[in-house]
Amino acid sequence: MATEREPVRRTTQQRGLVLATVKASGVEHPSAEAVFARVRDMLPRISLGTVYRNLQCLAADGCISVVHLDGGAARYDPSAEPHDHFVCRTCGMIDDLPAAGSPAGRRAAELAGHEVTDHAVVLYGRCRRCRAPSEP
Amino acid sequence: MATEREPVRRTTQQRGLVLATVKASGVEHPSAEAVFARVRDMLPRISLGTVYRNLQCLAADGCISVVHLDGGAARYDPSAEPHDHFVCRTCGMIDDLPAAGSPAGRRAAELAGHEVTDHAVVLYGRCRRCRAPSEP
DNA sequence: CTCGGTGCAAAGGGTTTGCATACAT
DNA sequence: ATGTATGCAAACCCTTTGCACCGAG
Repeated sequence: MATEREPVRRTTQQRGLVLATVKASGVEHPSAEAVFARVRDMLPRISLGTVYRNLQCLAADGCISVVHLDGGAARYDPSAEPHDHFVCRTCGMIDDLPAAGSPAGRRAAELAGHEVTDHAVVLYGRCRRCRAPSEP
Repeated sequence: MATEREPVRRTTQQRGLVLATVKASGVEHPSAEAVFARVRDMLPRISLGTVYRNLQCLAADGCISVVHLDGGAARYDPSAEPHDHFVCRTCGMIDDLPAAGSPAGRRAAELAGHEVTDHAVVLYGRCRRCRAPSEP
């Protein structure tokens, strides 16, 4: 069978701004809506659908990464490197963790005969700031 | 302030069947829809909303656990013990892993001053069965 | 008798998609 | 000229919620 050629990417103003916005977001991990709001300040006619489409293809191209936390909205991360996250149960803050990898879990899966290609690790708890105010 | 009393749980046929269905599901990790379909065979008038409500309170009561994978539907797990999961990128099969815990990630978070109360680890790859057919 | 649970249906949040048009190549 | 990307709006999936009735305690 002929190899399916995937569509050639065009560099549009919209895609550039979406990428730049995520890249500039630091540790904030904005949702699609947040990216939309920010991009719209510079390009008032952009649509939410376009933001979603661009976030999706930027992630597929390995320019950014997507973080899914529980059931909520997806969050976008400027770093494409696999790494872990810490989520504060109190304020929702998402911190990046240096790739911890969970070698133990990976090994267990490999012993079961599975091939582990990647992983997502999310730790939950209370962040430093939320810990300070009260309670021991 | 007066301590808020939470509602007394009543044992209904619906809740019993939802619990029994999840408990009987083994390693399958059914979605709410799947539980609904199965329970409806025994109780044709049950509604999907009731299934969701019961899954939610059973999880809150620590009788079962919920697994969120990427953006899709939540999956329900008969085991309330914290443990990890392996998800096959090919067939979607979800395997339970003996709690691997990811001590490295946890330590990194704690070094940053966060208090880790729990975590979710999902490994992705191809399961043993999907690995067999072709490709090296 | 109480008040938590149910069925139903409608609404909700997040994301995707069909279509005609715009524009990068 | 070609066909990808866009804007718009409708559709989609999963889940929650309002309401009147039912039934466990």
